[in-house]
Amino acid sequence: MFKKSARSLLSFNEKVWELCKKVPKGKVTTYKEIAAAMKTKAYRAVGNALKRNPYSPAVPCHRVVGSDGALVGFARGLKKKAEMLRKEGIKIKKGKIADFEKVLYRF
DNA sequence: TATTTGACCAAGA
DNA sequence: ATCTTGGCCAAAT
Repeated sequence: MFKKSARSLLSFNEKVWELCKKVPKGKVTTYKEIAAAMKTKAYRAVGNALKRNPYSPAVPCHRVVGSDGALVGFARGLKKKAEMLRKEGIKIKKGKIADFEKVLYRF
């Protein structure tokens, strides 16, 4: 058997990025959902990971929003994030996702 | 190794 | 509805 490594080869952050890439265009996800998908409650750490986002263009981090569908935090500015999402077919209303439930992607 | 930091969240005033 | 507080977890320093 293998050693006592019950821990995945991927770092927590890497998992986050992988999940982000899974989100299809035209859909969004939340920090909480990502954390839940990883069987953890570290939604905060998720945000931290995305903030660093070493793979800036490779990972569509703009598709990740707050649990309320609010556009929380974006390194390039929330304004930009809103436009990018709108471009993908997601409607933004007053800094929040319109029809949040509809565009929310679940793993 | 210990402390600080966050792109969060839910509940309270 | 807005603001504050406490809790939560992993990564970075």
